[in-house]
Amino acid sequence: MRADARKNYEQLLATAREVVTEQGVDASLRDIARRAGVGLGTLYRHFPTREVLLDALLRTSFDGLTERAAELEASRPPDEALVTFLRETVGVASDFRGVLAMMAAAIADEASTLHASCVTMRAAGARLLAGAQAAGTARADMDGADLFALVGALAWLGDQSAFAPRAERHFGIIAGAILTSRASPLTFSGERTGAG
Amino acid sequence: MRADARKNYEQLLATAREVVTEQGVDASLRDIARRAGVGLGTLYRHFPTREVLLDALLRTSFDGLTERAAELEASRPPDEALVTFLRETVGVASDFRGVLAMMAAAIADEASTLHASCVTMRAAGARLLAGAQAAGTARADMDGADLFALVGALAWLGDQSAFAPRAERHFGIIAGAILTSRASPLTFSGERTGAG
DNA sequence: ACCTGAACACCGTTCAAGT
DNA sequence: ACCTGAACACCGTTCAAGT
Repeated sequence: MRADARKNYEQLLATAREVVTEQGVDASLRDIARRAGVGLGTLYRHFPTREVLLDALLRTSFDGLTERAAELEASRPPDEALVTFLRETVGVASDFRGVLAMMAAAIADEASTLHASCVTMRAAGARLLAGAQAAGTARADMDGADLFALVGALAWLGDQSAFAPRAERHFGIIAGAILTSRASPLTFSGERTGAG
Repeated sequence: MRADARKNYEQLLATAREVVTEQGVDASLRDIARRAGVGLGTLYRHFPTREVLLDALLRTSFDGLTERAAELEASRPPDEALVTFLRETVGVASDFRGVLAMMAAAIADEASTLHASCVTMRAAGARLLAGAQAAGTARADMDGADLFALVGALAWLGDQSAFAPRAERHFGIIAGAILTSRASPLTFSGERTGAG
């Protein structure tokens, strides 16, 4: 890539991160190009679709989550690893309002640029879920796709300002529905009630 | 209202119901006016904001839900009444893609035209929830606002075509999180396992 | 009283013209 | 190779002009 092209690419990515953080995944591409100080055509040259741009923004975060899943699997009890991964995934999603709706569309569309990231995320979750299921601490009648959907639901709740103040409660309710234990997943740091 | 005005109003409402059912709450107002065969200004005269139009579309459904809540309360065990109400509320919401995001915004905004409908729906749910809580079959640490949020989450899941095929599963998972019984809320018709 | 559609300021997307 | 911005077909919203 030519030096000027690379500079534009990076400037666009940095600006897009700002704007999408502020306005969500439906942010105006014109606005991003404007604030990056490049022509609109330049944005389209580097990022031919909105998915490509989003994918560039998300890739680092999602690679990080996959590593994190491996760490958690090695270092924590299966149920705690699962819930912690779930919480951190929702946290990453909350950086870009509306991103899970885009990912939900991409996971059923192999042609989408975001497809790979979706599959990776789902696989990491599925692995931790299977671990907890093997240990008998997660419901047996769920799979990675269900987990993915529940991440979407939690991200949606966090996106609505009326619900965001209760995000932690709602996380507890839904995480609790995944685990077979009646222990609150909010109290994972220290005292733990026995699984039933 | 003048006869021609009334005719336009009703034509707009009927067309809006069609278009919003097809395209969701962000449907083009221009398209609605066009398909209704009236000028765009006429749409704005009768429905000065998108909320006013949505409210007109939803009012009947929500009035019906409130009556339904009273019926269920009188005729079913509290937990079953709650879950059935939940299911039917999600069903109504699923007629208009994205409507719960709009209602989530409206419930925190007393100036919104949709505010009253939101409060009504939340109150009906809260009443059924309180009944189930009094009977010991719903978690005590939830309120109407949580229920409202969970309806939103379920509606969002139903709006995503990738998740919609599992809507019934996800309903079961979340409804199960509300109830204190471990019985599946999917098997309410007939055999019921005892509440724990 | 009510209706209409042009006008304005935005979008996403494409592409001819420039360097 | 790469960049630019005009051009096109859309929006939501307002409002002067008509009946």
